Amino acid sequence: MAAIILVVEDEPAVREMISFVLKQSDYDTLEAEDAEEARALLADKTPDLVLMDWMLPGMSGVEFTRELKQDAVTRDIPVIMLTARGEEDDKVRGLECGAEDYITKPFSPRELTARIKVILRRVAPHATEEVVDVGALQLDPTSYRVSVGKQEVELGPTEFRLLHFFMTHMDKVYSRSRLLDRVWGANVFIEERTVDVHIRRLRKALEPYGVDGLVQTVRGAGYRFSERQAGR
Amino acid sequence: MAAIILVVEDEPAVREMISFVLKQSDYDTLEAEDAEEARALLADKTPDLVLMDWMLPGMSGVEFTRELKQDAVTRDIPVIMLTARGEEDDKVRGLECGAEDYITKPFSPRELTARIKVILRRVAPHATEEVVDVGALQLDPTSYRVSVGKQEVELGPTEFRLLHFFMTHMDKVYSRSRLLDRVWGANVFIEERTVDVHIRRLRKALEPYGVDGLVQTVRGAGYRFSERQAGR
DNA sequence: GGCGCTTGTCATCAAATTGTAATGGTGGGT
DNA sequence: ACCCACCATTACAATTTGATGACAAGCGCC
Repeated sequence: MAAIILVVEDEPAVREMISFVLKQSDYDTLEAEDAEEARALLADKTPDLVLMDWMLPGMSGVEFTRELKQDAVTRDIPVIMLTARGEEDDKVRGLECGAEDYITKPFSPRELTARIKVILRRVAPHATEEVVDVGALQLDPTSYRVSVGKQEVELGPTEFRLLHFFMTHMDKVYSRSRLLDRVWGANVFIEERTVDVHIRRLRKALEPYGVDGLVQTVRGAGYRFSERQAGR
Repeated sequence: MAAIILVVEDEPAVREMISFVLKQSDYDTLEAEDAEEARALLADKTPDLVLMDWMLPGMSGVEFTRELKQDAVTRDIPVIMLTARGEEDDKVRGLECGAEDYITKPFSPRELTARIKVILRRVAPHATEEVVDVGALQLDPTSYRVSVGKQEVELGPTEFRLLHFFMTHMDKVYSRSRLLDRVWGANVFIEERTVDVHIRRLRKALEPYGVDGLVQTVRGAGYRFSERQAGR
């Protein structure tokens, strides 16, 4: 459940270096050396973030970023541009073409991971590896554990993902179809009613610990995860 | 006590990047941004190897290397020069001044660690590593031994590395592919299911000593090494 | 070359998970 | 009170996923 990051960079040594740093920081990586290869990867994988070199053979990073931002499927994937030092103009143009952030080479691992973390937390909080607390409930993506106090809660993979999503998106109602998109993944063809079943399973697993009230039904709209007692 | 490597490089980002890679590869690092700072460090620390940037503010890397090679105390510390690409002349002069090897920037983590490993093996046959304890389990990397209390555990090389990795990365789930990366080495082409088999072998070896419960399966995610009982 | 050990791959079995359909409940508007 | 849309719950079969044992190729050592 680690975040997946696509690295688009033509110089193999640099690409490997970046990929190495990311892997050590618990991200999964995809690598591409140019826009074409990146497009091929994007055809069936959806990374949580793209690191895009400014200079690429063939289509430049800027052009490619613009392209990504025009496609509905890839529009929401944040892009960080990598560029040579001291080109302030680049910065402006980089952000203009829709990139979320901008890092000058050479950069330290700390800088890289820090910026990535900030952006992921903003855009895809459930893809980060941080422990999430909600009242007595605690979920640790890293060790794949859910607990209430000292008690460990048993959850299946889907219920785990569902709970993780809820805990990182509190107090907001999600329709079944939205949940399918966000938790199961985009373009899956699954019955909406199936969500009910997993909600049920999640509640059942939480019940013995008295925290099943957090999963709330909003009639006609969907489900919500909240500490506030469902009022009427 | 892993091997200590001194990184002399003026660009902070590059220095941190190198240092990061080395630390992840189980080396300890010292950092200096110029010859002067390096000299200060060398006054009371003795690294097992020096990574020296060619270009340094003040005294150049070449000069400084020559200096090191003239001092009886530092003469035997191997030096690897770091230099910009495509300066073939540099290579000659680099090696002339007494450097053991030479890497052109940018370089991949693989290239860096591979060269370091070669040189360290030549010069300092065994950089010692620390004994790891987990409960009654004890693993000694130097003597290649694993024991539970007084009892010695029989392990194959791969199971040994796997266990070593687990013991130094407790309470965290690793997917098969990540384990392949971290234990077998990056970019190996091995079936993911093979991990299962080695997990099995590791468990089998640990079983007679009652510590096989430490190796835990996390369905849909991977494996985890933990003292906390896995609910099941 | 023969032997023993390690290692990667497979085939197979057992078990957990998951999507769907069927059925029963609930709330709230009239 | 009644109806209807909507949700909860259960049961179940298909699918996935992990465990395990067997096997053959590779390797170092006599």
